[in-house]
Amino acid sequence: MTRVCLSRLPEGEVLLVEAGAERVVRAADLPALVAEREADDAATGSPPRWVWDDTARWYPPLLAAGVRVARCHDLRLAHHVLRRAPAVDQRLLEGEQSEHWHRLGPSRPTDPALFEIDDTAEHLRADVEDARQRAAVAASAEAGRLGLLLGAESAGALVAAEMTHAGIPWRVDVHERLLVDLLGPRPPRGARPQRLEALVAEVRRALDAPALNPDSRPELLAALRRAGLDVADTRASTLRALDHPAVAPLLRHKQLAHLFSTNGWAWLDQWVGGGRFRPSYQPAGSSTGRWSSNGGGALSIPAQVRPAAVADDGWVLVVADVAQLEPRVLAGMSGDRALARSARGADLYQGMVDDGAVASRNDAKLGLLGAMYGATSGESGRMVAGLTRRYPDAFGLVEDAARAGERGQVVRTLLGRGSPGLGEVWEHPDDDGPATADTHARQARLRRSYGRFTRNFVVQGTGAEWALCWIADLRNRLWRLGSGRLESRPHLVFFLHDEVVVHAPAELADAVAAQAVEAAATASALLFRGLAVDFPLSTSVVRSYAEAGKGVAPVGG
DNA sequence: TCCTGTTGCGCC
DNA sequence: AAAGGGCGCAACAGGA
Repeated sequence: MTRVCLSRLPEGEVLLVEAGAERVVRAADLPALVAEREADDAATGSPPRWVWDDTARWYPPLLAAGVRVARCHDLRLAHHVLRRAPAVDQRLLEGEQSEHWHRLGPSRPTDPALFEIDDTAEHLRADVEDARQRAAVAASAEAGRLGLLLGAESAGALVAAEMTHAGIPWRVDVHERLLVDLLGPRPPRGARPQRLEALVAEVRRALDAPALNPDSRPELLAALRRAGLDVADTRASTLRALDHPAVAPLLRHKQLAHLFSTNGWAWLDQWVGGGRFRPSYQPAGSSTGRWSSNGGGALSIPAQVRPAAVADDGWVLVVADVAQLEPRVLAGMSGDRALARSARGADLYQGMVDDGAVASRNDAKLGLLGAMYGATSGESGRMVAGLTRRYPDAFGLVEDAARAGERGQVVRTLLGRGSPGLGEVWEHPDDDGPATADTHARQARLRRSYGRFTRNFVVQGTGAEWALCWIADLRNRLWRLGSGRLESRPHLVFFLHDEVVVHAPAELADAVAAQAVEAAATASALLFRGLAVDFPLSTSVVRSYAEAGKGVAPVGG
């Protein structure tokens, strides 16, 4: 397959390297050039792979010009994966400019114009780094899996840029009505909304504390104690256990104050424009490979505001999520046939009950989550012991990962992503002073804690890989369902760990849902070739995101 | 006054 | 009933 390496040159020029041939074009001419190649080569079924330092820097201008690319290779993401991959000979990543690649961080979603013009990191040679990376992968004993991981990672970066570009359809009027209903009219800057002010008054009365500011934890704690309530903190869960007239207004105030500050009018002003909510995603932003988000709070779109996510007229939202993604991934990666059998069907936990492994669905859930998170005590810890005999391969895999972590070793996902090391703390437990019982105890705690992390890393990380393969394949399937530019075809507008939202013309809703299911099967086959594991999707076709899931309609207007 | 750490809540 | 993994965000607290 053709690879075209793109590098930024000074003075707004771009260097293209293809099969060793160099060519310089103006950056402004790039969209047309890319569009032409994509169109020409689509006919032959093999569009080029665009190789660039950072998808978040190259792709948005192309999208803005109406150009979509089929595939890319994100050198920055790939470099970071390879740097930590246990199967890679690190010497192969060293060479000209490699120090810069080591240091390359995610591009901030700030104004790109702020980048210094002649910073070396601005003008790295993509073709040079690409050659190193390909050599490193080729020389690895896990070349196939690493290649798949890098491809999926890069496709994910394309999805992230496209989702920010398209945005989640967001009705400001619906959101504002919701805010006014719950909080009262928008207050002047720095002031509390009416409804919050009323609740504060109610709390003050109930606690007989006329000057209390409930937003101050120390003040609130003191007031609660003066009222004879013996509490250690001011958490909602703590307050809920109390029997006192101040509790109800206090909890209501907490809830509404949170809504006001995180998804209130200020949030709308900052993040919603032109009828779209455009959060910024950071692929592989967490060490397990899961995405993070650094603007808009895309990892947490509270149920309370989901009624405002409404499809355009004549369009729908197709919401698809995987039930029990991580237990299924564990079954696949461990090759545990018993767990894979329990995973047949829509409810893995129920499958475990039906197979006679546990007495109740809740026991199944407790046991599996306990195994994946490292619960040691309580009901969950006890369930783990029994299930280990029933599912030795699956439970053995996470157990091995935990042991490795406790020894200070790194672990890897199915496709070869390595965990970050325990690092400094492990090497240098304390100051140079003598080891005391205290430092030993701290060391032991640290070891167990890192073991819980590595235990979870292998499953969460492989789950992220499955999800990447899923959305990468779905992205292409959606593209083929429509015609014209990205926004006029069914397209992804949201992705979070095990869930996607597709904005689609209403008449294509069923086709989109079917493609989501097909893509899930493709992802499973890619990752768990040997052992087919079911990844059933629950899909719903809705006008508003709030209607998705359990079929519960939003309350109110 | 700025900056960092903690708290508490939201999501998976 | 509680505990175990990963995140982001806003506000407060407290030190510099």
